[in-house]
Amino acid sequence: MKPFEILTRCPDTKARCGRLHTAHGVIDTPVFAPVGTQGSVKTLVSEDLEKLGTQLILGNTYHLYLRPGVDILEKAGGLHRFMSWPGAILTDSGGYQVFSLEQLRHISEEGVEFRSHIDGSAHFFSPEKATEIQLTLGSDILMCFDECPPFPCDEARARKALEITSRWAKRCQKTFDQLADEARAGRMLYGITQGAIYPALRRESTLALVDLDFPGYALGGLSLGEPRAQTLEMVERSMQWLPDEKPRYLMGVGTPEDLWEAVGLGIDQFDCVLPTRNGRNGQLFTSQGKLNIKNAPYRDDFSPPDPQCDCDLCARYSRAYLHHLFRSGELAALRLASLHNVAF
RNA sequence: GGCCAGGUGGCUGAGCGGUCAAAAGCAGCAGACUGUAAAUCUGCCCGGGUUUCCCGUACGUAGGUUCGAAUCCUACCCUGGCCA
Repeated sequence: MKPFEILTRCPDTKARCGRLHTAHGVIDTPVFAPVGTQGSVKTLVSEDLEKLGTQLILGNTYHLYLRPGVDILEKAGGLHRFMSWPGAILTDSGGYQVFSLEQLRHISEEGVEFRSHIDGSAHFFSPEKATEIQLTLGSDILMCFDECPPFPCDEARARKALEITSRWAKRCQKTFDQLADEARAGRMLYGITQGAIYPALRRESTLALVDLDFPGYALGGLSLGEPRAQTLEMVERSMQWLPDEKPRYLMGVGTPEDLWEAVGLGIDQFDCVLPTRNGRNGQLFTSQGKLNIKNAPYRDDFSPPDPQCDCDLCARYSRAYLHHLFRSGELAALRLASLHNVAF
């Protein structure tokens, strides 16, 4: 059976509904994966996610490698068992940390030298190592180790990043392919395209990766601060070069509006920290747009956070109550807001 | 009643002759957050204005010294401590 099947297509847009088969269940696409960097979707536990109908979560190679460490996760029997999560897991390779921990790393052809953000110790990530770690974690969808360049980024720099990402993709694939069929069963390694906001570079990157024939493709290096219209333009253009029958994953997106737009352009998969991070910071996604629950007007607003939402928060608690929990620093506020945003 | 210590912006609390509309924290009012070094960060926060600057008020009250006072002096009021 093919790991990805498309069931229906929208007659008016490029949107499609499909099914992605993994070793940990079937995922209905389009799918949004909440981010659980360190083996936890912040403030939530696995049973919360199950209850929300979450089918896929994201874990992070760099963070889990540093803490608790690959040895512990191996002893635990993998990340799924460690965190008691029966659903599918996608792991980011650490490529995003090449961007976010720019001050703490050095890139070479061989890989990336990181200085731990926890204790300053040195750690070398090669494409091979990033792939091996992801295999040990028991990831269902592995990501190639890539260089995610910052925004803004000039064309020369973007080209360099894209080229090294392509070379590393080959090495990741080789490492993955050397595994026994049994070990690979139900697992997939996705390629990640780069090219920043330069259409010609995105094309070049995409074609190079398509040539390697990955089971799925991610669009990387976007949503780093560039204007939203530009992000969507890159997505739209990328679609013409990606094989229609493979899943397409837009990394790091995004807001409810972004998801809506990108699905219409043909994206099948997303992940983003926004629902949980913004939730912890007091911003709710609602059918009426964003709502900063800490704002004064909600002090005596006893209506549900989003009247059109049926999540545990909205079904039972008022804006005034959540406002109060945030104002008084109660931890339940973080959890309820995260719960709502992921549900939304 | 006496002797000490002290009274600073909504609160706590620096400042102790000019560079002070007055540090810092809290509270308050907003904004941001996009493959998580984030329960974080940013801006505003005496009044008014033509708002990288100007004007007016202001460091318990009332006087005084000084070119200049939140800062020094006097009296008074209040708070805390000790002694009677």
